[in-house]
Amino acid sequence: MAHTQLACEDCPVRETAACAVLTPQERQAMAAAGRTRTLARGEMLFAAGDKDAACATLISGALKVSAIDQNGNEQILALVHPAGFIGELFAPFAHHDVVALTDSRLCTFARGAIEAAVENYPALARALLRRSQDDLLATRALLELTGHASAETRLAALLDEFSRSASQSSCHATPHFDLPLTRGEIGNMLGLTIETVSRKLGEIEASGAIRRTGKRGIDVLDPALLSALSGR
Amino acid sequence: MAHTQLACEDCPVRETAACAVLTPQERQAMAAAGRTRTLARGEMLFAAGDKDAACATLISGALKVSAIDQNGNEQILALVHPAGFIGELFAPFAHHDVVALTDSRLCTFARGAIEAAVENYPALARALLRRSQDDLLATRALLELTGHASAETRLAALLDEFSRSASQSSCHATPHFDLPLTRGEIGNMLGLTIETVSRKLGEIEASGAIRRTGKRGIDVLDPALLSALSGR
DNA sequence: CGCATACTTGACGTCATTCAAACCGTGTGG
DNA sequence: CCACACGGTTTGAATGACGTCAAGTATGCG
Repeated sequence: MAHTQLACEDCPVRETAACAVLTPQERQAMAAAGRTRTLARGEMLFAAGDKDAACATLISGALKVSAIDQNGNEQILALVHPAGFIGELFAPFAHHDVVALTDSRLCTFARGAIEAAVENYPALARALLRRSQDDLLATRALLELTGHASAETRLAALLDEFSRSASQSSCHATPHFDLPLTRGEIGNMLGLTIETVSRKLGEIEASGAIRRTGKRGIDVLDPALLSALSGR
Repeated sequence: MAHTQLACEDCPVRETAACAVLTPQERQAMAAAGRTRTLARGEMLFAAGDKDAACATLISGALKVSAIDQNGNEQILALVHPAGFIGELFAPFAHHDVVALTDSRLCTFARGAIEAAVENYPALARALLRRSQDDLLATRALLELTGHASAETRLAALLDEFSRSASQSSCHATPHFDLPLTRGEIGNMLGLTIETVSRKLGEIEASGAIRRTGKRGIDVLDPALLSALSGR
């Protein structure tokens, strides 16, 4: 874990994160209140139940938001991508765990600092509202998926989503990406077991839609077929 | 469908809805821009795909937010209770259907009016942010439930939730309430079929936790047992 | 009264889970 | 360099929970 001063000028998400709506002087004030922090894969930002957990904007890497049920099973509720905002603003304590899926860099703020900023900078409140609504849509999309769809459909939809978000800049013929999740994490996210994930992944590969390279690598050979499998 | 002028003075949710944070003059301006509307059970407020769908605060009754998948199956994503806010602020078109579960009254605003108010009244933006975060937590709670739990657990959790929200004021020994949802709607919400809902409801009744009276009536005979079945 | 809608109940089939064992890549120590 | 252990993964066979199909039963409404 490392802490350093903020350097917004060369922040890769300065155009897309919530703080993009701030004026230069407002942003400077925020920068003075925040700190960058790095998390190694598996490291936790905060745990369910933590009081006044910090808030953060993700700069690079990926995080998961997860809950642990009474049997000790993890359920992944959301993934956080760069420029995403993490933190429960009005709750006195965190409802969920937030853990790094890959080595990550983020820009953290004390709860008080964020709350003051939301009061003082209306544009920030609006930006966070927008982001919160987007999170809500993403969570509902996941709910829709896990509600009725078959194991194969769920998995295909997740792969489809990953391939889109991975290849947003470059549009190769065969987009290649690495799964940021283990089989177990995929299962926890989609409501399936490790074994089912492994099996269905094999079946999707056999269908010709993808090819697996190594443990985490995925080549999308037939995007249209993958979309069809995902029910769209 | 009926439209009338707003009368905030005797609005039952004036203390709890988002507009409670407005100053009297701000509220008056909002009241001038809004209209009350009644929806009969089954009537739709707006449909997925509608452009610039109106926003609204629910005054009384109950709504469902639902999506229809490519096979025509409905999936209920959220319930809206009085004082709840409905509307997707930043999306150009609605992502989901919103339908009245019971006869309902609400207070509607054109998209432009809400967007202007969010710009002009920072307190409103913060109030909606808070509400959006609450919606997010509720949706994640449902996701958690449908992810791993058995049919019986899901159903017990839903009944438990209904019994809590129904008896918040009066604390009877045997709280009685009416299900606002049909069997099919319960199934669509929990990712189960009508038949499974019916069967498991019978089993929960046989366990002694509840008694069914008529089609929709529920008596909670043993709240502790019901909580235990719901996994908490 | 007759029809429609919602609910219940039973028999059967299917898909995902469970349990179990083998497999693979990687790092560690002899 | 090899042996070995370990975490993540794959594969197989058996079980079981929920879905599907099909009848049959209330309840309400014109």
